[in-house]
Amino acid sequence: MRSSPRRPLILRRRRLNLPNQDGVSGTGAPEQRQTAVIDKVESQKQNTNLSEPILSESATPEVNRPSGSLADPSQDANVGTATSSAESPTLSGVKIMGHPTIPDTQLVVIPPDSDVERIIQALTVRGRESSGPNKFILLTGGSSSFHTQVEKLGLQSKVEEIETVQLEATAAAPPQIIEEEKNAVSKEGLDGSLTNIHWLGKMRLGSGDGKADSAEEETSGTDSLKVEEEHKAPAASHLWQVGAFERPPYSYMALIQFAINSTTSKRMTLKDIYTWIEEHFPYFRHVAKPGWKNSIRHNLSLHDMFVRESPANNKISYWTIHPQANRCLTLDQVFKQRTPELSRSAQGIPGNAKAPERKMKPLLPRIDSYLIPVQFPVTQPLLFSTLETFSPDLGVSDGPRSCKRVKIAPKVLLETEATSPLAPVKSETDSLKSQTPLGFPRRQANGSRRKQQLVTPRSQEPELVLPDNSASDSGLDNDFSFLEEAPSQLTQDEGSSFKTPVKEKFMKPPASSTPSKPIAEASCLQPWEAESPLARDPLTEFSPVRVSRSAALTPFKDNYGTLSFWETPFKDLPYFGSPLDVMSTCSPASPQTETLETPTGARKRRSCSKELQVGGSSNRSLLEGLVLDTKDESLSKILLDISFSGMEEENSIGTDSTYWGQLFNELR
Amino acid sequence: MRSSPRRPLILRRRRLNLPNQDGVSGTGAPEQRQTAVIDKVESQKQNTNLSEPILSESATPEVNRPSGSLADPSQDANVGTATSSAESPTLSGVKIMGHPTIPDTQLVVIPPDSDVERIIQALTVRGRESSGPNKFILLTGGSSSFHTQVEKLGLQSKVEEIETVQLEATAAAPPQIIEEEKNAVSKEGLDGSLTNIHWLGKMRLGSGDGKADSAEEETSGTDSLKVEEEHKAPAASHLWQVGAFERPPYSYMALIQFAINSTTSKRMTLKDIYTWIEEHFPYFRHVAKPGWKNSIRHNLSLHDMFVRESPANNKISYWTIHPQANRCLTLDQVFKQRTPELSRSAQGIPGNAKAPERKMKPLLPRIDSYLIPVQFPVTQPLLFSTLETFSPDLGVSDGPRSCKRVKIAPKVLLETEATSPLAPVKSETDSLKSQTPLGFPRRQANGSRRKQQLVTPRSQEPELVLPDNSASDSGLDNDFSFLEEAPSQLTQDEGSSFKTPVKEKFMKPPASSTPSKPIAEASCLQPWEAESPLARDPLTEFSPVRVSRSAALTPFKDNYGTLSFWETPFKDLPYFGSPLDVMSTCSPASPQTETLETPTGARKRRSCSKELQVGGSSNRSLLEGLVLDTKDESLSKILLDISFSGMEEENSIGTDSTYWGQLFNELR
DNA sequence: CTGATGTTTATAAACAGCGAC
DNA sequence: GGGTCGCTGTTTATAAACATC
Ligand SMILES: [Mg+2]
Ligand SMILES: [Mg+2]
Repeated sequence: MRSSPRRPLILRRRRLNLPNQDGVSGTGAPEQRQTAVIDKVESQKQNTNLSEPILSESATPEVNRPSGSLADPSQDANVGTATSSAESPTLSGVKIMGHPTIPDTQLVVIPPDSDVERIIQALTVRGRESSGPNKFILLTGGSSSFHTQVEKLGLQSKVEEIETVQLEATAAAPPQIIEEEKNAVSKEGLDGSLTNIHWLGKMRLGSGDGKADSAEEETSGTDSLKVEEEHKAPAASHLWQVGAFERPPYSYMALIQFAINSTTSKRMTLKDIYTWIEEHFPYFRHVAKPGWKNSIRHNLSLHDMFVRESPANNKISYWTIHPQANRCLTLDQVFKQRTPELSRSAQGIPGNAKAPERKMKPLLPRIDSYLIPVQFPVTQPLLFSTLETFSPDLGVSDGPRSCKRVKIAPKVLLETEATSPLAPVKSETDSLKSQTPLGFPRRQANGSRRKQQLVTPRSQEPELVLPDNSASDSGLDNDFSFLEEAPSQLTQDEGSSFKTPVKEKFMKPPASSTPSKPIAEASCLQPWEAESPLARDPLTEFSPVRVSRSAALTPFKDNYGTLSFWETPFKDLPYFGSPLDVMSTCSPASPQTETLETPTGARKRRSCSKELQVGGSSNRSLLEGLVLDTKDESLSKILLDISFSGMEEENSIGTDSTYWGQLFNELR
Repeated sequence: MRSSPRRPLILRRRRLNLPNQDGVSGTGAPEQRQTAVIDKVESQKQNTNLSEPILSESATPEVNRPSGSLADPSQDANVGTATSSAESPTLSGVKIMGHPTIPDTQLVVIPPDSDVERIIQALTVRGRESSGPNKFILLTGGSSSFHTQVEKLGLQSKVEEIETVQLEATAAAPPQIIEEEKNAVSKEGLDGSLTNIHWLGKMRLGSGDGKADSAEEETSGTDSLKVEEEHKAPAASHLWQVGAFERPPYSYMALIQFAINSTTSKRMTLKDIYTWIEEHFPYFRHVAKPGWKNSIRHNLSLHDMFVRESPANNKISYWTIHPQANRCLTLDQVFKQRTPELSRSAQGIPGNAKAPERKMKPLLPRIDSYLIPVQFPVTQPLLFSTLETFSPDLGVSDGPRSCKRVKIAPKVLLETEATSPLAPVKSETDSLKSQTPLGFPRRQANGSRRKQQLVTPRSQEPELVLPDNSASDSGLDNDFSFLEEAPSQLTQDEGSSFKTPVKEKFMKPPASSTPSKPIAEASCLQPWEAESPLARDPLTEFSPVRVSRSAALTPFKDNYGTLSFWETPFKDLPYFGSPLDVMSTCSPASPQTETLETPTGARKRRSCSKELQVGGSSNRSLLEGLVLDTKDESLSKILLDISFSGMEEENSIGTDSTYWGQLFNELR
């Protein structure tokens, strides 16, 4: 089962389902299980030295407001109800305020030491009993104790036991047992936390050393194995840590960014990329098939964010990250040193406390569709220009450049019948978007799949649809569809003992159009497959998905909150490399135009992308949080994009703003 | 051997080597083998109604000229030597003129009925004996007889025999024999023609019917096989033709374009794409694994040229081709009806003349690096803006937009020591590009790999490097490196009988970083693999590469010239879908700006891309041709981009221009 | 709850160019 | 000096995981 491609499965995107739906349908097991996925405040701190508000507070608030098309009166009331500490005793100390733009949604700031599980319960009850807000965005300050506490909450009930089983029995525990565990518990709602459990602590579970040695000797053959280990230890402090031979939970794209961004020149040759990755992730040196280098090259070529350049007179060529796409992913951002409280949180683990364990925060997937704007009405428009606001130093004119107004967050269509409140102006076709005459308006949101914004048909509107400023979008509105209700789709599949009853995919030619793994029927083991013992660890063989479906091992033990950096392939800015570019060239304009795409102009100094700098600017912060939707009883992890410009002046904003300003400062 | 991914191998990109190097080194076998790859005049005829020259002839000729930095005096003489019918008897009727910009290069227009092989020989001799031009671009008018003749030339000498062997013995001929054939002949230079031999005539070679039947019955199992065949025959005129069950030589990307462009609305749902492809290529319905639909979806998502859109109130979503990337690939453009002269050209084939045989022109790969500009000094600049010149109707300002000067043709560094003659102005770093102090200036061209333009380091030049008009490039100059000499790297590998001596890749873990097929050692045959007999045809199993290396079956029999349309994934224009776009939005500019990226603005009417329209415009033509390089004795297939604006006025241009104008008109 | 649709990532592979032997 | 081989780079194919509807 190792021969097939195996995605790193960085972090699952699927929304988490609320476990305690007892109050609604009385499914028994009251209050039993709470899927509390903890999230980590992001709030990048780069370029914090520039502290002035880039945008004045004179921005038009109307742009940010949903133009009052709400049918729900509680929505508008939301905005003013802030700082109302919840009346529920469990909600004491919790700050709640309405989301400035999203209807039926409240922002819930949780104190660092509160009981997140109970808070979720209380919010769920509250959301059900009232016709008002039914979505709650949970977030907290930067204190990590909160996050670990939340994690513990999710783990304490049952998963911790499974974890113990895993820890002590390693491969001895048959998958059936684990499957029972999962089915007995909640068989859902946890797998969001289970994503990256395998990464780490595998070596320490007793199956480590012997296998590691054999892997070393066989995979790399006879060459330079032990020699390499010694003479190269630049950042090799974690080389001998536990879990170092596990496959890292990062994609090749992320690994390449780690490598390139580790240099000061922000460029690296292919060979150096190989070496860097091998040094920092011994998995690739010792257990991965040699094809991993092919994958590295493939990623370099495929993603436009990686740009090859050659210094002047050629010869060597360096790989760089396109500056507009560089999120400055670095390894130290995802390496998590085990702080005292963190190790305290991992108390269920009989861990040998030997040395700094190799903790890595799994990366969120590219979060463009998870990014939820929290835009206070005094600041810049909801949709801001990265270039203008945060990189005026580029010296690019970029005036009428790719000035497409793009949504920060994916589309949301509230189940309330009201016309989409987030499509304010200029939507002549949208405004009369009376639902399709079929059936009920239940959830006709167009797909919130991530990449494509789903262009409107535009064959009807003959004139400019995206005038870049007036209409926030042209029928494509903010997409929060992932916040909507989702029927819990992972029911118990207790019929089959070993794996989910995936039809019969054994002897028939594969019927589904997307192929699925045959669950590894010892299929024609290749030589290199037989010789990487780590890879053949039965615990490792499970893909997280399959684990979450059948065997619920790997609880949430070492999920120290996930670090969220964008990793984008950077495929949209006009740049070299396209056959189209080869054909199309701009007219002889003045030599001074020097648009953004000019490599020299765009990266006078290699730095991280503007969005990252945004995170460090004074009026904006990115932090992860949870969205609790009491309608569908789902709990989703999101990334919040909080912008706020009223802090410095302390003016014009109400108590909410003041409070949020404090929180904002706290988060930074 | 079927389980591994198998690329369609549309057409090989590698340059063809000149076979008759007898004159140089006297390798025996004089004049024995001529790899004459025929090329087909393209000259798209869309929008031919607009006949006025869009650009006036007032363009500055200096821009197009290499600024006279040539060290070779024969180069400048080239420009004036046109219409000089060659003195050689074999070159009678051949028009020869110097390339207007490329040094040491002559354009050779061959009459329709000339002997291409002899012309190549004569040109080779001429190129060797003189210090003058050593590169010859061969092209001809639109008459297809010429092309087929050239094809025949390539086949007549020896490949035709091999073809005969293949035809009569089918799979009986052991590969050794064919290998000997190839080795005895020229063991190189042919494989360029062999690329798509497998596609077609497989059924008619005697191994057809039985296998086809079994394939039908087994792959599709019991379902609806014969039923489907009858009730759906919309464009099914070629359904029962020979070769209809072979895998088409087109990539998924091309197939999707065929499908979408077949509709008048230029959009199609996924299911319709499936259906269209299945109907027009029964291979997918009957022999392909069901995973092919997964691949279709993958391609739709991966390539930015495919854009999903939903009409107004959602529900169904259509897939469209981004108008700027749509080359209007259609199936009828690649379907080749067997014309009388064409069938005459295929005389060597004992073909049953039954019905219209399923002839398909293999597509050239994306030809951005094959595009050779032939720019006459009176017309528009060498590098033109697609948007400006050919789509003023877009109404886009695009003034300082992505005005990066992009090379049309890849870089060429002539082996003459002179400073690169194609980097005329404004190259402060280039002008003193004294060769790297190592050794000789032999071929220090930076890699002409296709996609990336290899950004200059720009850390040294602090100021605008690509001023968009003055310097044609900044260190990256036109890349004709594929025209340079290439050591014939396919020598005889007669050591091993069956396959090239690829080290020992059998039991060791794969050593190379790019994996290679183990030549199909009956590896764990999957059920669906065993049941597609067509796919298991030994002739089909050979990838062209392996064929060209070891067994030289599949000669040039039915290569009716290749159709060259661009197929580009369209990855560079700013557009929806990127995480970057999600974050970055332009400032509140005027609603009128409506940049090019606006979907509605860009595609008021769905049509083909501008480049295609260019082909139909009066002053420009695309046609395939050959490049004969007598230095390295290579013969490469290229795509010429001939622009010419002096025709209507008949002014200012010398006899060359007049002649070329005639030719140009002839080509259109 | 399943299947169709869509998005990403992984992996294999073919192949081109080039430089080192 | 030519041939071979390995490294680098580009594309395409295929499998797969997973999300949404
Ligand atoms: Mg790239
Ligand atoms: Mg697409």
